[in-house]
Amino acid sequence: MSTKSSPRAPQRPRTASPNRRERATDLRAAATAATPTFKPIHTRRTFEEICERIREQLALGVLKPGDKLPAERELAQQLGVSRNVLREALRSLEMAGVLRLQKGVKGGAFIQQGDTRRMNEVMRDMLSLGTISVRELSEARVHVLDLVVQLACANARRADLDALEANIERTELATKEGRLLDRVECSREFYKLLAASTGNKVIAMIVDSVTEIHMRFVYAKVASSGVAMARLAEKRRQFLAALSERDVALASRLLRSHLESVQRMLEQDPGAMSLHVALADVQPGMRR
Amino acid sequence: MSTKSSPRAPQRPRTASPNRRERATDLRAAATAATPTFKPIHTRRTFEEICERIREQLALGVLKPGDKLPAERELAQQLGVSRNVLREALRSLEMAGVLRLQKGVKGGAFIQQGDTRRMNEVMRDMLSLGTISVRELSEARVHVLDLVVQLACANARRADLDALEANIERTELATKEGRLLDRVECSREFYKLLAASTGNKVIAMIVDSVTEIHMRFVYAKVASSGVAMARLAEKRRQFLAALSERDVALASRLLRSHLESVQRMLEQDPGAMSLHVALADVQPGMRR
DNA sequence: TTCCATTGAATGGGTGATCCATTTAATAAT
DNA sequence: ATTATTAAATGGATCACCCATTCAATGGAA
Repeated sequence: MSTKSSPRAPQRPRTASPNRRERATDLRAAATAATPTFKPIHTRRTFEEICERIREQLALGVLKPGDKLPAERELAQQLGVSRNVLREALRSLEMAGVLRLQKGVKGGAFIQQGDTRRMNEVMRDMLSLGTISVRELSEARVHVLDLVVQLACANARRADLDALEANIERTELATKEGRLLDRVECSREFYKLLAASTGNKVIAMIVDSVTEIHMRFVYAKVASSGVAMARLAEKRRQFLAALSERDVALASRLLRSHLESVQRMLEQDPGAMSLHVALADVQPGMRR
Repeated sequence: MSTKSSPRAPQRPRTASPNRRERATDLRAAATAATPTFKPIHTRRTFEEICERIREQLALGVLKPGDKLPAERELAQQLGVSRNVLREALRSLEMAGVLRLQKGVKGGAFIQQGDTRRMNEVMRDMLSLGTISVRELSEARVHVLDLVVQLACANARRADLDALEANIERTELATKEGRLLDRVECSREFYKLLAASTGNKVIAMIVDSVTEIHMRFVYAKVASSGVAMARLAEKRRQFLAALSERDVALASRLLRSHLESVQRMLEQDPGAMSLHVALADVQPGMRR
């Protein structure tokens, strides 16, 4: 990949022999050449260009989930970049949930079905960085869940209601056996099922992301203090009954009241409710 | 960084001299050593470990926006990894909006204030990958905007209303001068301002992300067919008046009716409304 | 003194060669 | 037929460079 002769790689014929630096930048040659007076504030870097090109192919429908990109060595050569910088791009896309990299012969970079959990990470980062506050997140959650109840009442199907019913049974069992943290896990799942019952994956994704963070706080609280929401399964059953009856007003009222009591639980002894404790590490079932 | 003596780097003393491979993996040594029977499905890779560690420092509050990480060469040495793999991690974090990499002496990796636009990219990818549909996105937008109206009526401050007023004036000007695409840009800004007036950045972030996608479709439609929503500024003024009066019912009704007419506009000649056209490339003001 | 050009070091951006570990298909041995 | 063995392809990681940009320090000119 250089004008200097490589000791091992066979000398590939080239129509022109641009130097290394020039080839590295010619991905963006046209763009920079078109701006004679003003140079861009922030020079476009190679890996950004690569990411964008792959995303472009995706948006264009040329690349679809399940497709495989050429092998790193080959794709790097096609793009005229080093393998290292190509890997930076692939890594970024992998973190974005767009690709999955798989080793071995018959391995490669495969376009994935979108990973909706990615939004969780966005929320987590925003919270870590102080861009959003816990208060804003809680408030948003209450409002969005209110919306979810409306949509769930309108759209929930039998299978959704059954799944919620099964979840409540697991919650009861965990309660009886005193597995408090498992019960938190059940709660997380409950909201996930509820969100799914709206039939709208965008809404569901949003709800899941705020719920995931919220549950970290609940988990941390329960783990540290051992408190437990009283009559949880019972309240859930009442709510599910209202949902089954498509009674938006009642379901909405029940959920809101429950959310408020949870909030009170979290806010007592506020010193213990550290952002850092809740976010610090991954908890069971909350991977990523 | 190797047991083989480097020709230039001074030989650093080591208590043990593990080979290169071992050092590369010892970040996760404890984890793998603790599972004698079952090996993990998906071996943890170095860059993932690095990303997680940095995020951990972030969640712990050890790293805050504005802080600078050690230089690549030094940090790589501290972590016992190669500079290349460290860069893969930094790249991923940069794409995630957590870091900003800056060249030159006094440059480095700086922790950023969170970039809320990141959620836009998530939405865009989900749409590209077919994980969510345009219908779901539109539906979610209607519902979420309904929520926004409620919150805006409750929380909008004078400055928010003034900003909306100024935006409407720009819209009028663009209309008079026939700058249709600029008017689309005004619309995008309008919803952004409206979302901000809720006073909740989580809600605002969500609204912005769905609006950004929606506006790509509007942009593509206007650019291709030259159609223009009639009496746009006028409708906006009516809405703003209702908002100023804190009249949730009226504001909500006005907005919903407007959204429906926009939807009708988009859906006429559905063949032209290609997902690919709308998502394919970056448009003015819609960077990222 | 003040101002501006020069220089040099630090830093991110990028390259190419090389090795390791994993996976899988082809092949050989049983 | 079944089971080891082998070989090739691929991602994972490293090393040693080089380039381009930035900025503080330096030093000479006004």
